Amino acid sequence: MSESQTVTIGHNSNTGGIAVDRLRNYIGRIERLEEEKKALGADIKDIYQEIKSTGFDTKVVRRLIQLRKMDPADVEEMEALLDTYRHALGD
Amino acid sequence: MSESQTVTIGHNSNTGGIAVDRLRNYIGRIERLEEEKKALGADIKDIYQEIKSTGFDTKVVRRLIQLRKMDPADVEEMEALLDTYRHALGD
Amino acid sequence: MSESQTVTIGHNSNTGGIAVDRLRNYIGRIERLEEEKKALGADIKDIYQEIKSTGFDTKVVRRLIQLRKMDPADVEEMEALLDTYRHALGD
Amino acid sequence: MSESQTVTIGHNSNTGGIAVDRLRNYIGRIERLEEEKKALGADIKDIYQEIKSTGFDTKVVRRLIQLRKMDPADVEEMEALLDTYRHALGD
DNA sequence: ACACAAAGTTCGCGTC
DNA sequence: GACGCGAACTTTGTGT
Repeated sequence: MSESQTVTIGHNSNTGGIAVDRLRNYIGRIERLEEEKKALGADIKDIYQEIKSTGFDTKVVRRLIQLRKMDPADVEEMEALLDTYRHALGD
Repeated sequence: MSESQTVTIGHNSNTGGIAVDRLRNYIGRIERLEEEKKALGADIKDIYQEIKSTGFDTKVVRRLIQLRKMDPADVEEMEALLDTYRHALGD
Repeated sequence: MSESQTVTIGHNSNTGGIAVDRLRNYIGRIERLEEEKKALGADIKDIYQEIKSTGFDTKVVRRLIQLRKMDPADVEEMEALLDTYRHALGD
Repeated sequence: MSESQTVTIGHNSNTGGIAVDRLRNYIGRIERLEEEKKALGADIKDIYQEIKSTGFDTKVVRRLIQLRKMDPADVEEMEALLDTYRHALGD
């Protein structure tokens, strides 16, 4: 109420010419989303711990997941190029 | 089937001595969580766009949110120290 | 010098249609630059350790340095805006 | 030594109980080192641009350089593991 | 294991 | 409209 009223006055509301309610709304939403995001990050981390304790190499698993996100053709090409360069350099 | 059988053999399953099902399970969970995380990131980005189009300075809003995450006492102390240093340096 | 010589020798100058010498040159330069960069990073870190042991708050010093990089007018504006938003929100 | 002396000497040596000169010294050194570091970063970026314009794939070159930093045995092991996992998963 | 620092990747912006 | 530039976010590595 009070918000939408004041908004119509200018394009902003009250305190110091700031659309406070709107800002507060934005911030609240962002903070909530960030919390959820953080929680997901923690979950992922937990799974990696579990992976590690199962004896898998987490670094390799991370790369594996990365590769799965990419177009297989691109992966193929990248790896071929890498081999080419390495052999060319003698590495 | 074949997987759970082989699992019981050692602590790993079949292909090349790898607990494939377990790995597959981990990866699936991670990929799903990462997707959700990504979606939240997109939501947050959208809100910042809205914030910007409302005339707020997103950079400042980001800092504001950062500060709100911190203990007010710590914020106070940090800012006081910063002022002290700045004045001492003549900045 | 030594590199351009190897081009004429020939066993590695053009493996699989790749300008190997050129690539080798690029890589060598990059690796060297990265080493120098890393060394500078270590130096900086050392100074921060010293700062810490002198009793300064390194986090605050970092922010101070950040602020010094910015245009003073922008800093001023940012801080003014931040205050405005904070007061508006009651923070 | 010299520092605690300067505290008593001068006009800016000890503002508000702060070892200003010392702080100023630290900051100056850090800022200078950071500039050099930044310059190196720019140099590296230039080389990558050159690499790109020569027709090499910069992403692959970056990875190549990364691999060269690692112990060859570790690289070997990582790649072997990656293959194992991929085949196990059918990827 | 946590926090800090570095690197890589992505996105928005100004330019041409 | 694309391209390069710069900043921001994310992720990876490291030292405590």
